[in-house]
Amino acid sequence: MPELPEVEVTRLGLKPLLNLNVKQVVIRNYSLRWPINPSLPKLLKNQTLLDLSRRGKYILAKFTSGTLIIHLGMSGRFCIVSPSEVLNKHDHVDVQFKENNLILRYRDPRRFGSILWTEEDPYNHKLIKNLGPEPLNEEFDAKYLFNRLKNKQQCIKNSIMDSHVVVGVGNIYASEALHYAGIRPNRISKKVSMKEIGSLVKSIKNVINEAIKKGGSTMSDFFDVNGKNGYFQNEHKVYGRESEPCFQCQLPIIQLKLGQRSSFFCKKCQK
DNA sequence: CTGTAGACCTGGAGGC
DNA sequence: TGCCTCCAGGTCTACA
Repeated sequence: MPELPEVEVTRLGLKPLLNLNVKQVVIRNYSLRWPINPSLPKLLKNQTLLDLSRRGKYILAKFTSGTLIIHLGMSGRFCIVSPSEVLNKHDHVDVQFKENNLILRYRDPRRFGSILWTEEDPYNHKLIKNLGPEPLNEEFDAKYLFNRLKNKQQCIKNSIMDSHVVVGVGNIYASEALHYAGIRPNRISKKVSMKEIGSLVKSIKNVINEAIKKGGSTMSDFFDVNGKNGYFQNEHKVYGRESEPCFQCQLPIIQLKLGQRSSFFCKKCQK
């Protein structure tokens, strides 16, 4: 489900919970990508939610004595609900707050997501510390990406989806950014010119910024914490549009598999 | 070191 | 209806 824009939309939606205190935590299923710490209900009780930040596709929820490192995987989502809300089969975790009795509810049918507790600096956590730069930061520029890719034999789409190269670019936005930049997804990374890399960096920043503004992409099951869907799927130029006409040149969009993932491009507009 | 297939899961869509 | 196959927003781990 979620690439960087969807995670950011989720994070922003959780902000009303800042500075509230945890009344109780209920865990119905501990087996996510990694098992949830069995002591989490005890650990979180009475703690205050002090900060919500994001690193790549991870949400970092800082509490009084530690941090939850949260990843939504493919199908994870949060919603803020009242105690009377009917439970879904895949509602695995509830965090209820004292001040308003509202529940932060985590649902994840495929359970590829994770909710990890750490009392150390989360930026030193093994899942976080080796991540590449944020795509919206200045340090992610043409020079950086060109240097990073100049010896890479793998195709450009797989390279920009590698979180050690740059975080947050998933399968949708990789295809979209490459289309805007006019680069075919199966080009060998080291053969992409400096000029093209410059255009790609701009495209990645633009597509991610625009997607955040539109509330993310709702393919089937992404909704923000209030249950509202995103609109960016309506702006997709190539993703999911196999054999439909390219908006630029009318030729049918081509689909191919790269690294076991579907990729979409226009053979006329992308070289 | 680099690159790729497999693994982890459930549910929805489409074919028969 | 039911059963089967394929596909889906991610990414760690093992292996060549």
